[in-house]
Amino acid sequence: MKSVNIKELARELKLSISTISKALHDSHEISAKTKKIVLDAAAKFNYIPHPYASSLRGKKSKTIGVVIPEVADSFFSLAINGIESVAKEKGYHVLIYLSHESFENEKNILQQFRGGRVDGVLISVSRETIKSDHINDLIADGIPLIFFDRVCDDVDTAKITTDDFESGYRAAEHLLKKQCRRIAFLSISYSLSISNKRLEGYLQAHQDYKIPADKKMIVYCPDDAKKNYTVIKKLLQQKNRPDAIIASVEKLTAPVYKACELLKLNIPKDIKVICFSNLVTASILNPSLTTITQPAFDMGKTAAKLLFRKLEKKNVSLKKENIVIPSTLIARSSTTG
Amino acid sequence: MKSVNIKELARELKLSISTISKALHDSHEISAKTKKIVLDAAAKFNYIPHPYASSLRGKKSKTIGVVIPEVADSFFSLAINGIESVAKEKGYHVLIYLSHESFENEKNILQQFRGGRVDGVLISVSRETIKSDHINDLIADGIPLIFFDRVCDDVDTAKITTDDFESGYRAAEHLLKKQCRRIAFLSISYSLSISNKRLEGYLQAHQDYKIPADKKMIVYCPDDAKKNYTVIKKLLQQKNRPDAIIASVEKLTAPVYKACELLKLNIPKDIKVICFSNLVTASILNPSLTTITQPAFDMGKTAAKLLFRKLEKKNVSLKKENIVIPSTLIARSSTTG
DNA sequence: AATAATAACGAAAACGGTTTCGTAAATAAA
DNA sequence: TTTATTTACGAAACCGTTTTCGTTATTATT
Repeated sequence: MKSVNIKELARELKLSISTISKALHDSHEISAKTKKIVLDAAAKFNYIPHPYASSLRGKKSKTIGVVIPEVADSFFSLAINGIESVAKEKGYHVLIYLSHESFENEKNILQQFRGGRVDGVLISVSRETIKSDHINDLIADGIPLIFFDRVCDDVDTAKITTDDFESGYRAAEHLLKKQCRRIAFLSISYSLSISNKRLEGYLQAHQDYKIPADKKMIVYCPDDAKKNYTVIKKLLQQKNRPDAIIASVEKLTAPVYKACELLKLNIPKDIKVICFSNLVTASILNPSLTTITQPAFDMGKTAAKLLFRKLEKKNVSLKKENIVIPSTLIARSSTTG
Repeated sequence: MKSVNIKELARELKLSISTISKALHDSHEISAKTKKIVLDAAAKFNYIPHPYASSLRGKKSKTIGVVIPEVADSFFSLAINGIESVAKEKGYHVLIYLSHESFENEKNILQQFRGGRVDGVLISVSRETIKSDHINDLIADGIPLIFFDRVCDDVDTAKITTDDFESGYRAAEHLLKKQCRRIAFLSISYSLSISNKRLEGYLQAHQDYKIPADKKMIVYCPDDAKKNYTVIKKLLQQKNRPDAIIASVEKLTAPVYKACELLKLNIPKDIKVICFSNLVTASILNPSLTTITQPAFDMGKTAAKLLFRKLEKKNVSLKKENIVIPSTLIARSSTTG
């Protein structure tokens, strides 16, 4: 049956609109008898309050915005799962936006948020994001915003990250201990927090193990599968080719494996491989893949929980919140032997 | 700078609210000079119309709802990409909801939509969905709804699917031609449209090739990774174990490979495997995986395009729309030899 | 019995826009 | 010149709620 609005419900019951509204909100101003009448009728006539009318009046949208670079990626889809689990519990709705790794897109999306469409924002910034004015503007408008995974260090708000430096360190250490001496590091950005921290860990490990790090081993991979394939092929064809690869994001796994296959490089005999990845198929790859696995679901969940704590209590401050959830290195065949 | 609302903008310019609104909508009632003044001031003071105020008045939310069983799945995340690409172009916003394969969840989500939160809905139903009253109720409320991939046959609205019957047929045929005689079919539901059509294709192929299909080869897999692993293990341990497996969804790939590994069954020598899957890692699995690859992005995009056509023109009917986009079988090592 | 307090409801304002309608001034038609 | 039309704007209604405030009828207090 067609659902009804409050005015029609009021007319039906010969009560005022305000009485209906109050009864439905269990106001003490309304008698128990009237409340029952209203509740029953609301169910019978399938009354569903118009969410935007309530939002307009109440200045709350019960909606959060989630901005991520892409969705076809295990990390982000698991993070969405974590976010959704909390949102559902709290009765919030989730608007999802993809920046497609473009700063311009990201800026436009955040600009939209300034109109009141969302009560709060969870964001993992694009690889192009260097400036953070668009983010600060939003925060200045009073919209709580929390970073997860990919953060802007210069923005003073809560950040949920994983231990990127340590992960980069552990990845390099793992390979150095296996006598790798020319470890390539595949980065996706010169500016991105996660890329840089993972790289710093990689460099620190080299320093601690007194192995010089060759700058030629640090290569940038664009946001294009084919180009990445070419870049990686070129890397592996040079005379002093690497004896190991650390891929800093999941997307690079396939091109690395493909390039090795093409060049008849055996993993792990000729070259060892570690990827930052949440792929469920990591363990059934050929060979099975050593990964740094991030706590994707937990990061999403934690970020969402913190956001809702802020939304529920005005006096919560996000300024100094900085939660780090560790990743784990799972050693498999791609670095064994 | 803090963004401003229309009232403040009007006060600032000493113009009426209606003049501002009309100027911003390029109404012919407003002179060019005034329009310029308003446009400039709107930019200067960073005026962003409150989306819910406009929605309330205009009876349009510029938002669509997308309901899927899960997001951590290549098919659905690619479909979201397709949907988002169109939504972005049309200036629409996308609310995403996960049913987690639960009918109860799905019902609650759709019930919420009846209040006016979204202008239209794209849905891929849960594996539990048998009844479709919740969907018909929503449509009866005037909310356009389009199915993609997983449909309810008895609901009279547009459906974007892939050629499930033919895909099931081709998968079975591919294996039958390789002399497989006991082909297991892993299903995730007795009621789901995609499962049944794929199964029917599988059965038809057996009939056409005059190979009897053993009912014991058709096994149900629940929505739980560990249980699936157990089910598959048991399947492979029975005395007349299958010599091939068709997994009807991506999620079953890992448990199949793991079970084979545990039981020392060589793929493809001892057992051949085909999965319905959009995994980018299919080609680098051990061994590389023969897949039925669905046009996930296109399906999402097509569904979204059709929905927007309906939203833009009232006289479009969704009743008889039935678009089928074919899948492709990509033969790889898991069925070779 | 007169007054104060309380209970239970309705009228109306408010949220921030869009749109209909009315109106004064400027221009066109007679 | 008088009337009709057009131009350019403002007032107010409206979208569907929530909430403040006022009002009556009832109950409690003195």
